[in-house]
Amino acid sequence: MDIRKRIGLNVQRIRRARGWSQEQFAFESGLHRTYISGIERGARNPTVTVVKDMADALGVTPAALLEYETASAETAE
Amino acid sequence: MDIRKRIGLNVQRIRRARGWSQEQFAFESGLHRTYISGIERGARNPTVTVVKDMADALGVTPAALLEYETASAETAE
DNA sequence: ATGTGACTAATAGTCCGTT
DNA sequence: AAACGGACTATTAGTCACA
Repeated sequence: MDIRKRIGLNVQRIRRARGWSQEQFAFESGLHRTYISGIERGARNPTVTVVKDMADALGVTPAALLEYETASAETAE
Repeated sequence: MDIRKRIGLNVQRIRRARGWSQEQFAFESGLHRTYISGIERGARNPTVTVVKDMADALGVTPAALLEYETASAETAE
């Protein structure tokens, strides 16, 4: 599991738990809508300041976005 | 506490716990010596893949490098 | 409401040094 | 052993038009 994909999954899971669309989350985090899209798909390799911005908007710690307990499947590493 | 400084402190603490110099750590992680220096000083804004590389070399999770429990002082946020 | 390719400005990351 | 600087290339940040 690539760390970019892991972050993408974590962001998407928490964003959906907030009931937000990517556009709403983009507004909350101050990032661009298409950039969020790229992150959730694991297509981007964000810097830690971007991780911090997203974590702040989602109300979680930056570390939480890097963790691997998606509760569900985490077979491959 | 800026997230870059937090990472720098975490990296430095764990690296020293391993008994490694910056040069040794640079070799182990495959990153450049001067770059490690900049990261530990909080002067750099690494990408998540670099965080992963450092975490792997140090034998910790990437999330561990972003956490704020340095056990000691963590007054300012 | 989201995925994607392409694009420019900024900066990540390397390599040469000196202190 | 480590901080720091300058210059350099590769890659990211951030945005857009469009599917």
